[in-house]
Amino acid sequence: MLVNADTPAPTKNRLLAMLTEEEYGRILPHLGHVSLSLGEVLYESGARMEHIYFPTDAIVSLLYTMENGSSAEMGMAGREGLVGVALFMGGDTMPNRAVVQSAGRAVRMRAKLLHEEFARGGTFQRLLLRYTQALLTQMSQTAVCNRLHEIEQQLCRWLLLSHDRLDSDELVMTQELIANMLGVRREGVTAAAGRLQEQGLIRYVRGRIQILDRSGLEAAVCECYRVVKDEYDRLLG
Amino acid sequence: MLVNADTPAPTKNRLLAMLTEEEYGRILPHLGHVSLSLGEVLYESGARMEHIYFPTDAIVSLLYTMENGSSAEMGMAGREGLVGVALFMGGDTMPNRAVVQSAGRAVRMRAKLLHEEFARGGTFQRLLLRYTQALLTQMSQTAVCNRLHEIEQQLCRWLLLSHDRLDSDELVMTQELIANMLGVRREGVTAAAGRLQEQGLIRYVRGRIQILDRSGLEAAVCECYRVVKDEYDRLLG
DNA sequence: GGTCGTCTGTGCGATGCCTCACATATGATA
DNA sequence: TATCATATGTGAGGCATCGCACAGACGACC
Repeated sequence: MLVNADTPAPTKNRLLAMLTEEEYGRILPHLGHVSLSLGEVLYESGARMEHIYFPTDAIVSLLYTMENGSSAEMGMAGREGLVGVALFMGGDTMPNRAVVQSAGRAVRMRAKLLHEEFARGGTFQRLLLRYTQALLTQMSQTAVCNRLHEIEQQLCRWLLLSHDRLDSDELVMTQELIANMLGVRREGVTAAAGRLQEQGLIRYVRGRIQILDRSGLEAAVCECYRVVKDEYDRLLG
Repeated sequence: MLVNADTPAPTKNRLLAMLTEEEYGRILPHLGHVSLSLGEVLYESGARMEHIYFPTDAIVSLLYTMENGSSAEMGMAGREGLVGVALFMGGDTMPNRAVVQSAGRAVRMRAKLLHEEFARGGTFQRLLLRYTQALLTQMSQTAVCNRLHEIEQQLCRWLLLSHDRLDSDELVMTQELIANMLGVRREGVTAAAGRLQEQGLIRYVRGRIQILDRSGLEAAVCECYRVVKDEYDRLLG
């Protein structure tokens, strides 16, 4: 993690952008800019968290890793949200890891200051809680989707959720890593991605996936994507 | 739903029991006792909620029903928690249903009063947020479990989670309903339950399941049960 | 006690994903 | 340009679960 990255762009984090001027002004001096690289771990399962992270163009996955080493993603957070809900929800830790899924930047804030600001109970608290509710929906819908839908649909969901959190149409991500996120075999992703490519929806080469036809993906995805997207828009729009 | 059920037992809801005397005294006059019957729907997906429910011996499942009619449970709440987190998280509604999975009692509180009490920010707020974090873990672990584990293990998890929320060793629940909760076929539950019965862990006849060997079930379940249980204990113990 | 609805058991073929093994393609680096 | 690590493609066989169809079994109610 590169701290105080050289060009601290204007805050593109959507949550921070919704704060009142007064609140934003109060916390701004305490925000540290960091650069997050692919695969970097922000939190280990059960580890005490020092900072809450507000990504600006990075994407972070929340993953659970089983005792036998297999893993699955339960949610992701990007510029629309934050990483570290446990810090204001009161538990301080969570039984999962936060791993950078797409390299980029974030701003972060010390736990102590977060507590103080949260306790004031203004827009800041309100936004954080609404975001947490959105995350709750994302996780619960992931549960349903994992149970009832096929890899190809889930891959579409995952691509769309990631695309929503990026400015670019290109995702830097190997099929192996996507497989770890979805909790399936790499070959399963290869097959599903191959079918999507045949349909002209995406194109990929060695760790780079291009979204060619977004509306086509939206037509191929299961309803789970829409449910989550709508809930984010409703709660944080 | 039977309102003001005749024998309003002393509060066995664990969350309410953890309030300070002052707080409990303040909200007590506003708690309504209700009797919930099997299959009753407390909230429809997306519907505005009037009350928050604190079960005392009922169990309520949070279910998502797909457009095609299939369904899956994303979490359950009993005497250790509450139903209606959206009321204090700020979203007011959620895209899932709350269905009574085991008949029993609950106390409930009007949304307006809940907001007032939550805004005071004392133990009440703290407990509600910690509970929500526990629920978050339950849902995310359900996502992982749905992805990576087999029906038999998931049935064990479901039986143990239910048993934890009951005083009795008997669950009143047909295999058909369990299948809807787990999001699998009824035959799949029949097969898994048959194997558990062969091992002497449970016994069932026509909609009644007896837990015979709880520690045996705990040995057969996947790690997901323990993760969720430990997190509930840590956050609300 | 008989009838009927509901709950549970079982069999069969189809399917989606898995495990394992290996072939091929790409891009970075020497 | 040659080499090599890494990413992707493919195939064979197995297993869990699905969908469907129907048989048996229990218990409530006439």
